[in-house]
Amino acid sequence: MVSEQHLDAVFHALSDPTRRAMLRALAGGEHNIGELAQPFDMSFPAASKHVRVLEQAGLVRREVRGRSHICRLAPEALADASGWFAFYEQFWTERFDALDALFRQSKGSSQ
Amino acid sequence: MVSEQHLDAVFHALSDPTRRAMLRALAGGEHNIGELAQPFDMSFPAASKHVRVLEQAGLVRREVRGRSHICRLAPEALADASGWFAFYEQFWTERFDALDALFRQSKGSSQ
DNA sequence: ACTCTAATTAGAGAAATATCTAAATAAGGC
DNA sequence: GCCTTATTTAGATATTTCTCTAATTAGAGT
Repeated sequence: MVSEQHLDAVFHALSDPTRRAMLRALAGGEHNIGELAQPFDMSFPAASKHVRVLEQAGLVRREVRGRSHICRLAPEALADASGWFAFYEQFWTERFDALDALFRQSKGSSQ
Repeated sequence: MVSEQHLDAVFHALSDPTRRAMLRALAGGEHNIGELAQPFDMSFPAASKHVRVLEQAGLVRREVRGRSHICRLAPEALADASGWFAFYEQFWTERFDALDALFRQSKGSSQ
């Protein structure tokens, strides 16, 4: 299920540059909250809340290991958001005209 | 140029279900503000402001024709947002393992 | 000019967001 | 037990967002 609410949360999470940078960091491997926070010129609690937003959107998973909270990229949520664009790809693909023809031909357009 | 600020605006615009529904309506062809607003149980000014958010994110273009403001999908901004995911596709593609091997091999990872 | 329609602007309020500092929790090491 | 490290929670504030109603602008038709 890719509920509207889930898309709300994922796109909202992605709308902040700090959070996108954190995802990029996690693409390189797991990090704890301190490591994720370190590059940013903001308080630790502020950064920690950004991580929570990512987690609640399903973009990041957290494993509590002792006193360290280790975060990993959760690509399914990213795939959901990416998948949302599939329907619109017809509008910027070179194959647009061909697809458009097929689209109109088949009449029953589903989304 | 796909500036961070532009991504902020686009993802924020996409984080609202009313706005996503408006884009879907525009995928079917041009509409004026009244037509875009009609399906939603909210005041006309509220809907009009959603259209403005889409416009300012570059997702929609407006042509003022007499007293009617005609909106069309502006797919470039959608393509920008969609393109942001390209880097992360390695994490949910079947080809992940193969790509991962290449990735580590080439050592100099960019982004 | 008057009136209808399409849309924006103004002004206001509620809710959510992003940030801070200070305090609390929790685990590890001595 | 005490200190240090990792993180959250609490409480406060400024900003932004979403929504409303009422008023305004602007164009079309008569």
